[in-house]
Amino acid sequence: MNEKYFPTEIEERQQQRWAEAKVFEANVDESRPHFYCLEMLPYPSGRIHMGHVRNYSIGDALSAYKRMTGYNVLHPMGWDAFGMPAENAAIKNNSRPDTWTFENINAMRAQLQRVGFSYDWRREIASCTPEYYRWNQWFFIQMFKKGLLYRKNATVNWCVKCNTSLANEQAEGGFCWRHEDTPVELRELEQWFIRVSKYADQLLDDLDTLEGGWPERVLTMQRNWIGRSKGAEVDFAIDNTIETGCETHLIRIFTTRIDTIYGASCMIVAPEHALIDELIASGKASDELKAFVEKQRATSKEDRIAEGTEKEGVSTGLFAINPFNGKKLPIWTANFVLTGYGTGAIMAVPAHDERDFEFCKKYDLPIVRVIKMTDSTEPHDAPVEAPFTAKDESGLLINSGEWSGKTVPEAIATMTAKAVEGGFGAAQTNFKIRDWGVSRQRAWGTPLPFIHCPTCGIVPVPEDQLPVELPKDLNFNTQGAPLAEHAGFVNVNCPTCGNAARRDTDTMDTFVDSSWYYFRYVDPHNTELPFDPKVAAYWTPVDQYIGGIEHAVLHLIYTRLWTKIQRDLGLITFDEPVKNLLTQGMVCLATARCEEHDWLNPTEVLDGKCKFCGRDAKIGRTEKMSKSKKNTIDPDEMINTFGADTVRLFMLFAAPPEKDLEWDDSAVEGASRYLNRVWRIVYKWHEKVSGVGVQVSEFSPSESSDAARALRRKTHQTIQRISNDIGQRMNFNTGVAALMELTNAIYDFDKKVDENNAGDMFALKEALEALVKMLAPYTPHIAEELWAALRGEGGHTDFVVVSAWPAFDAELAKADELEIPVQINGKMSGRVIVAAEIDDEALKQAVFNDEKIKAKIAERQIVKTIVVPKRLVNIVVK
RNA sequence: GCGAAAGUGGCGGAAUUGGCAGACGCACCAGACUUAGGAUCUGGCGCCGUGAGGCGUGGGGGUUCGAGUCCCCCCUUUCGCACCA
Repeated sequence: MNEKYFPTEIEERQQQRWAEAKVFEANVDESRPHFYCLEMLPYPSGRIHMGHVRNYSIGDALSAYKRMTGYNVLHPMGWDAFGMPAENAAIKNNSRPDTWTFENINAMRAQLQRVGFSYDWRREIASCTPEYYRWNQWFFIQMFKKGLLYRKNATVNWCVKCNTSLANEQAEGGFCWRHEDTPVELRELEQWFIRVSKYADQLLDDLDTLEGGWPERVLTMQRNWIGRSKGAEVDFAIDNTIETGCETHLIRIFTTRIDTIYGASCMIVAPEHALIDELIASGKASDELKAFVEKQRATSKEDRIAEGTEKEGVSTGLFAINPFNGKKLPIWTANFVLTGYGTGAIMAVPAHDERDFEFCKKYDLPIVRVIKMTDSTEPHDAPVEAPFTAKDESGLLINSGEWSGKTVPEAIATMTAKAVEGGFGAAQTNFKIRDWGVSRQRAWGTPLPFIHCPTCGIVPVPEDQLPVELPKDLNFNTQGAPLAEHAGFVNVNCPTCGNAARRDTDTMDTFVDSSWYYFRYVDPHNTELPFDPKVAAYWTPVDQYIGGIEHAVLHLIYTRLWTKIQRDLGLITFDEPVKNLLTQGMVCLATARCEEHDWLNPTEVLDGKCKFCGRDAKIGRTEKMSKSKKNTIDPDEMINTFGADTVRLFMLFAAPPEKDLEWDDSAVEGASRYLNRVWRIVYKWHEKVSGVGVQVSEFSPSESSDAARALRRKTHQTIQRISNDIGQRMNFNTGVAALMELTNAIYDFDKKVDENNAGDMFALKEALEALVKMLAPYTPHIAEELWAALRGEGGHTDFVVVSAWPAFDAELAKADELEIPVQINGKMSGRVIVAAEIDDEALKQAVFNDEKIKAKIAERQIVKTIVVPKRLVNIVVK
């Protein structure tokens, strides 16, 4: 063992030892409990960043702890390797996306290996390889056969920068998810869709089974996104279609509040509604209406409903008949009623809906109260000051004919039944979530395995011809889709009739790749199926998934969907892929900016000045490290300076995993200082304790010195604490604090130790070994090195990273005396020292015998005494 | 606007069930060792006060023998949703 700690040297050595001994390779072993620890796979952008290091340090610490506590741990890594940047790089460098991608993968793999993560690299996958993406194609064919995949003409979100269509989820708020400054355009295209609607109920309902294992806010975001609303569709007859020459005689609305139908003041249809088209075509539309509709149609959905936009509308001149009370209601069109949700038409009930209230007030439409609060004594015709919208038992129907007096839920049920009976309505559930548009007009993605035949229509590529490989010689310097312009790819004979046909030239959304990648890890070289169901049954579902909150909706909803599809294909038997989800916080740093040179990297700021021009660098707020603001720290540089162990230790110590973490150079130095401190004390003792071959049982605590007993107590208390911190709570930061305390205790003991006392030496050996073992999840390299030293030089056959976690002995952890705080009237008034095994009565006696306490109570009258066993005494006095 | 989470020393954070607030670390201060230290070691370090003592977990109220923790009101920050009928 070297006297000095040289991190990079030992890190290289230990990484090599682990690789040679294949210590992180995991195989199915029915005799052992298994644990699947998964971290979100990175996009191979070229270099790993601190966010990756944090994410993977958390997963690695958990994996190591699980391994050491007896689990067979699956801990794999791979690459989300399809996507636009590779195509852009290919254009820029006039090369190929696969070249760029694999260079990046190689560089990033080397970086990850340098951090020393315990991955089973045999299982590595890259989604851009035909071995992987053929199974995307296989899934699509199965889904096509089951009717889960279909084509339709649809208005899609189009990003001009990506030059492709986007899924609904990728165009939230009207902007491209990759280009936040680029509004999406709407284009009409024929596209492939996955029938999410068939799973919408399950996707929502199964979220309940994830309670406790997933962060509540992720569940909320998903519930929001799926957006189920149960209600009814109701047909209103149109009264005066004859005069206007319209063909349509019914207007169908969607409502969640059929119980308020007696309070409807008007009908409102979206400006895109077919009725409007018809009315305009008939020539009976007013100029005002035509102008309004034209204006609205030229306005995007986002702008129409943007914050602060006032509700606007125009009457169509048509009237509808309320099927419940025969009332004639004017039909309007308005900006806030949207096409694409429900039926694109509503009944407006101003007394019981905020939006309708605002609208009807503005246009002087009648406001009739039809629900009152159960205990309200207000007259039924009192003016409505604000809409009453509660949908529960707190509401009773009024002014509603035969339904008056029913509670809201009763009325919803019975009035829906009435509509069904009368043939003018039905219960209906709507979802905000849409079918998943998976077609992309890009070239660096999985080709869709379908052939368009003029005779046979759409024909799936026969499974024995998979994969449909991407050509290597695509031309990316084109405005169109590169695949469509590659004749060798496009032209093909129809598998059914043999005539000339065309391949589908779209590729799949890359979220397909990440929807099932972790199933592939369990059986990554299978050539018959995506994975062997028997192997998957052993490893999956994932026990712990760790990644960023940014995937709360997109990736995590797609992968839940994919799991249900795989279940229905018979590959797996469970409903949810991930039992526990940890969303780790971001790695942040203050930004710095120069008037002249814009954003500055921390290495470009010297003494608060821009290093290029010497102007003051303006320090901005702390935010997520990002390339654009240059507030990044390069993991490689940090590893060069401090070693990987220090970087990992800092990341796990500085904040609990789910919170944001601010990079702090001084605190990193502190982590490094701590490891040096551990190194020094192990160095000092390693030779002497490696010779101590004594069994625990040979020392009864009573024979040991007080100092040895105290050290052993601290050792075992630490084992208990850290097992709970890592194993139960995943609070790695408090675990580090516990290890630092143990280290401090060892240093204290070091001052008092009697080298000739076997008990002392045993306690020291035990403490050092436990410390080194418990460091292994955090800082595996130094732990491994110190472990070897403690075991005696030359005996390098075992590995601390797969050794048994130190055993906890409750007897040894127990204190033999306690310091009990004493309160008088709830205020701290002193402490008494008592034996650990004291009962309440004896504790009380000890307190009342204490001179200080006696003096404080003095003449006062004791009302009562509260004894919290072995923790605290509170004396209440008058 | 709606919903969620959070607010604790100069800083990051700890306090697992209502029971010693500030563990552990960073920064800082003093000292030791040193040619030197940005190494290491020792000690100090919530605020006010010379002191005894008092105050203290965003603010205000409450429950309790006892509240950072539970309840009510308010403020601030962050995140998510935002005319979805």
